[in-house]
Amino acid sequence: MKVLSQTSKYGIRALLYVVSHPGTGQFVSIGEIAKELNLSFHFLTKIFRELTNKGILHSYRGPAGGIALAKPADQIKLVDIVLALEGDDYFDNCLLGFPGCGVEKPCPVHNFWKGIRSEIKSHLLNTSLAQLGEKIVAEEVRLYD
Amino acid sequence: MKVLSQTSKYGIRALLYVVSHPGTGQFVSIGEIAKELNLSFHFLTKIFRELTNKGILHSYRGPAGGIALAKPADQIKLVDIVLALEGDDYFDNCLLGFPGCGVEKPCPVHNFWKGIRSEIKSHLLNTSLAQLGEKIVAEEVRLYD
DNA sequence: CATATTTAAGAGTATTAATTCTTAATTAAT
DNA sequence: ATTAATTAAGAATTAATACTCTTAAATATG
Repeated sequence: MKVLSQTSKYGIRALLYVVSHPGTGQFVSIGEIAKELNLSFHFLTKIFRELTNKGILHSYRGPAGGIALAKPADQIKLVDIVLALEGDDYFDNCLLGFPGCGVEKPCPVHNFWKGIRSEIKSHLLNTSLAQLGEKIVAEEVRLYD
Repeated sequence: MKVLSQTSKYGIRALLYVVSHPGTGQFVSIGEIAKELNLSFHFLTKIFRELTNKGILHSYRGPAGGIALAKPADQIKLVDIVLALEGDDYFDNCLLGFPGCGVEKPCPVHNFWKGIRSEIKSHLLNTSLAQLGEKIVAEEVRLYD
C-alpha cells in the first residue's frame, strides 16, 4: 500500500529531523540532514526546493546557510507538506479509479472510501511538526531506520 | 493518493462486471469484459491470468470459453483480489517508509496509520463481490466511466 | 578579490509500473 | 483435418517515479 511517494516520505522525515534537532544557528544545512537520515543529498535538495517554493521553508545560500521552517513548528501540519509535494488534488482520488467519483455518480466503494479519506485528511490536518517532534525528542517514536 | 495499482483497480472492476452481468453461458469472455469496460484486452488477460493462478478464477480456452468465478460471489471478498494482485504484504506498510515499523520501534505516525490500515483491511475483508454486484444491478452505484 | 560553502536549477539516468505485442496452446464446430 | 475462437505466456515498449549529476548563483570570510 503505497500511500505517499518517496518524495513525501523523505520530506516529512527531513522536517521531523529539523524540529527535533534544534541547532545553534538559524539554518540547518541540507548536507547535515541528508547525512543524518541517510538520504540522498541531491534528492533532498530537490524536495526542499519545492517546499521552499511553496512557502513552507526558507532557505539561505552560502556558509552557515541551509533551510529553516517558514513558520513555527506547531503551525506546520503534515497535510501542508503532503499537499505541497503530492499536489492539491491528493485527497480527490477514487479508490477504484473512476473519474469524477462523487455523491452524484458514486463508485461501488465510494462511501467507504470517502470516510477513510476524510479520517486521513483530518488527522494530517491536526498533526503538526511540533507534536511529532516532541514525541521524537521524548524517544517515544523513532526517526531513524 | 494512489492506494491501489491499476492492476487491482481493473481487476476489481472487471470482476464486478462479471457478477453484475449474469450471462447465458458458464464463462464470460475477456474480450467482452474488456470491450464493455473499455479496458485493454491484453492487460486484462494478464490480470485474470494472475487471478486464475491464485485460485480466484477458473478459465477455459476455445469458443465459448472465458473466465468464471472459482467460488460463489458472496465468498469472494475484495481483500482476496487485492492481496492476490498487490502481494500478501500489502497491509504491512509504514506510512513514512520505515523498515520494520511496529509496536517495538514505531514511527511517528504508527498508531494512527495502524488504525487506518486496520479499518481498510476489515472493510475489504467484509465486502464481497456479491454485495457490490447487487448495488450495481440496483443502479445505486456505477461500474462505468 | 579569491576561495570555500552552501542552495538553485534542471538535465540525465535508472528503476518500476503500466501497457502493448507476438506467439503458442486449447477447444468447439464444421 | 481445418478453421475460428479463445486464454496462456512472456517479451517488448512506454510512461512515470525515483534518483544522480553537472553547472550556476549566492554568500561569508580571509
